[in-house]
Amino acid sequence: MGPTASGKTDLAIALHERLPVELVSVDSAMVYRGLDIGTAKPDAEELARAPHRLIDICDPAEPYSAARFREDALREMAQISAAGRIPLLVGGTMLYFRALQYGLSELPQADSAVRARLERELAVNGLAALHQRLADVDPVAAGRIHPNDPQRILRALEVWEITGRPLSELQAARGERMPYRAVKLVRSPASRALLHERIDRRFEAMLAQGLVDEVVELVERGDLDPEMPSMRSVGYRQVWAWLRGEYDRDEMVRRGQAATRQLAKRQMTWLRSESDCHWLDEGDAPVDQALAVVDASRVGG
RNA sequence: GCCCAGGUAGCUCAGUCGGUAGAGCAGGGGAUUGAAAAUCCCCGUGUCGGCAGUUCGAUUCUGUCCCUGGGCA
Repeated sequence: MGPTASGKTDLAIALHERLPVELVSVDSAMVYRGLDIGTAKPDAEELARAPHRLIDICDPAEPYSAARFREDALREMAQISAAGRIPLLVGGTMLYFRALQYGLSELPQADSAVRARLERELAVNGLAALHQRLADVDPVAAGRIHPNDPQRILRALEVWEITGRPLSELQAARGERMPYRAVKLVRSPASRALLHERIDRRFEAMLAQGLVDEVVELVERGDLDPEMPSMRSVGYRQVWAWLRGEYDRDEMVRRGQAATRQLAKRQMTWLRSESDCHWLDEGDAPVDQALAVVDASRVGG
């Protein structure tokens, strides 16, 4: 685990060469086909050397989800284990790590028709009215969800409309934990300043590698929308807005870099609250550090 | 060289009819259950360009100097 631009992919590939592991990506953006440069997806050569599962498994027009991830990851992990190998999960989507480890409550999946109706209601009546409606049917959830948080208010109402039961009640029954023991390694930067520097440089490098062409190609498909989860990804969103003329190129670069820094910050918040992690120092030998941790946590010799 | 307009938070700017100042962005902290690279919450002391003058009190008025942009020579 680790924030964006911390060197997770390189470390995972190196570990693949030293341990009997198979890689499973834990990344909500790398799942999308055609989002390559902007997601810092490993390239063809790296993938040939160290195959990553759960990359390129979803069309950008389709929403992926934490629940799908959990299901997909457990399936891949079972396959890997059955083959006598060890799953090595690598990525920075911390909600997915949580969902995988601790499970998800039994909730209905997103329903685009219900969502569209709620969106319309939001446009007509405003967010306060929706939050009030939630307070009427599910005061517990309404108390937990901030009145300014449209995504969660809509989701809670969606669950209510589909099941007729309050979200908070369904969530009270926690999901199942995963049937594996985890050795958690965190690859983190030595300092925030250093991470920021690396992020800024990497965004420029992505542009030099053709990020804009990649976005143009996606836009030219004609069936994608800026509101889709895939197109809201860091970088893609800013480049598309620039292509639409919302701001100039310098501004696009600044915003893309800032969005990446903010993503890294949120990832760090998750990581700090993750229990039982082995934090690898940003040293010259992350592989050796990782191997030492793995060695020390081996069960029964 | 002269004339204008500016110099206030890391950036872009607002403001104080004289009582030491606040927005957006950036940044920091946090939340996070089928959109999560998402969505949302909280956090604002900075020689108000320098020096001098007027004043009980100047970032605010006056003078002067410095810097930036534009115009005229």
